[in-house]
Amino acid sequence: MSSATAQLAAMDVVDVCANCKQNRDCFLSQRMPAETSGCVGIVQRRQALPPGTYLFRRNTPLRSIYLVSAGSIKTQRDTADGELLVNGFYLGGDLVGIDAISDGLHPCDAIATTDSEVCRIDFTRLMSECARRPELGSWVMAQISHYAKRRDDDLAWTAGLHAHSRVLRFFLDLHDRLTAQNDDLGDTAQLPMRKQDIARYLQMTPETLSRNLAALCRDGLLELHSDRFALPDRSRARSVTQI
Amino acid sequence: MSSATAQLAAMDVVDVCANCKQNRDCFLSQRMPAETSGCVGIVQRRQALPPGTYLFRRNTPLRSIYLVSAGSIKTQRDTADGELLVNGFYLGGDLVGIDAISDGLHPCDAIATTDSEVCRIDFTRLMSECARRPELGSWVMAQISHYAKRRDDDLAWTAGLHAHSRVLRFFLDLHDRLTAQNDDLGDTAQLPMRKQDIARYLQMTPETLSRNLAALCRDGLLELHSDRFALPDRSRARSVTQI
DNA sequence: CGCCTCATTGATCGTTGTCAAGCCGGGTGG
DNA sequence: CCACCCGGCTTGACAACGATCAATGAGGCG
Repeated sequence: MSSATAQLAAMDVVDVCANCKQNRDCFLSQRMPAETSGCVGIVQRRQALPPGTYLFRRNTPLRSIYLVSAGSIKTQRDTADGELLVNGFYLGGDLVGIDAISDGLHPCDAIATTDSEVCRIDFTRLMSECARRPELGSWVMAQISHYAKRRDDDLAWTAGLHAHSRVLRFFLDLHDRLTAQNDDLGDTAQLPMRKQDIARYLQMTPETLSRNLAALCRDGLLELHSDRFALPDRSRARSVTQI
Repeated sequence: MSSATAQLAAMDVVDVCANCKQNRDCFLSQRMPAETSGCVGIVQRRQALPPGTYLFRRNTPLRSIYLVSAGSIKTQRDTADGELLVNGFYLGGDLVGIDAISDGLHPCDAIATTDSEVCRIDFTRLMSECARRPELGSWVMAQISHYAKRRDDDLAWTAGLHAHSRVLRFFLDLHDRLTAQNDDLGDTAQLPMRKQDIARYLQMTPETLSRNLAALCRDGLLELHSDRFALPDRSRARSVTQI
């Protein structure tokens, strides 16, 4: 690579990150500030993904993890009875693929549910970077632990709640996460995934989801128009979900 | 500490580990082989815990993680509707407390469900040791990721299965884990926790668990006498749980 | 326009939760 | 030693939530 090309690459990185919605809270720009040129090889920034694009597939070796910068990624796997189960939705700022670290194989597919953008991080080089910089290593540890904790929390509030509350809770959580990444969100937000995926995430049939959505709209706790939604009465919604 | 006392401590560690059932696969003796004397301060080995003993409580700061060397530890928290939920059972070789790493607070109680034994690992010192030794750091990372993966797997096979299959699957899994840590297990094994805890783990009422246990015994898939159990027909059991 | 997938709505059935009563074993105190 | 109690466990009757089956509507795309 000529020095002119290297220079160009470094410029690209700066440019690409400057336009990124995440750049204020982005761990890449925070944790690797001075070494932008050195990170060109580790991080491939802001790949555009049309909906339906596979980021990786089940049972393939872990080569990269991904930081979502826009849109939404779902991870899915099979249940014991052969149905699809959506493991989680990853929004801006979330790290996709860390569930593969323990055995080096991705346990699930990762698929964009809407027009999305990710930064790809070479895992091997990230690990060697962690070996050199302990604070980066503990940051990755905290990320993985955070992922585990999120799974635990999901399971705890899913348990025992009826479908009605689970659905409402999903929308409250989604709204919180969307506003966290994009503070100038209006009163309505766009649903970045299909209802089928939500049903598979909440572990209920599409029929049950549909019925409960209708009920929530009737009760004035939720508004749904095509692919946009709003939560007119957040406080009442939270009391219903018992938080 | 006088050199005589240090010598004694080192002797104690060796002695205590030599008698441990885990010592062949123990990560402490494997990963910290040459530095036994240096590890005396980090690891407090083989504390005995009578049933009901709290290892730590919810919302307390993370000071130590624990490696189970005998018995069984349950972790529990509250569901959204205020009921108890058993998060998991930790048997010999399992690491308890890693779900607290992300925010430094234990999200759940950890309680011995039977006579147990743990090695206590000072978390701060473990982290600084990880900073010095990257391969230890990546080992801890893999442990956390493994924990996350196990949670994912739990959720995936819990999803969609009826109580009947979930119960059977629990006993298959339990038997596998018990034999893994103690290869000379007879044809029956001891249940290291109460049925109430199993019900709270499998997210069903004690009544449902009891009914399904009775059904499994009637079908010849499970044998239960007081606190011992056996799986007479593993292959049929596996086919029923669709593995 | 026809095809296809997703989404909705209705009718019915089954598993599980709920409420209630009774059983068993261990521990305590008279 | 026995009576008593208490928590854990079991069993039964019933109701309810959600799954299943089925039909229809809505939107995207060739």
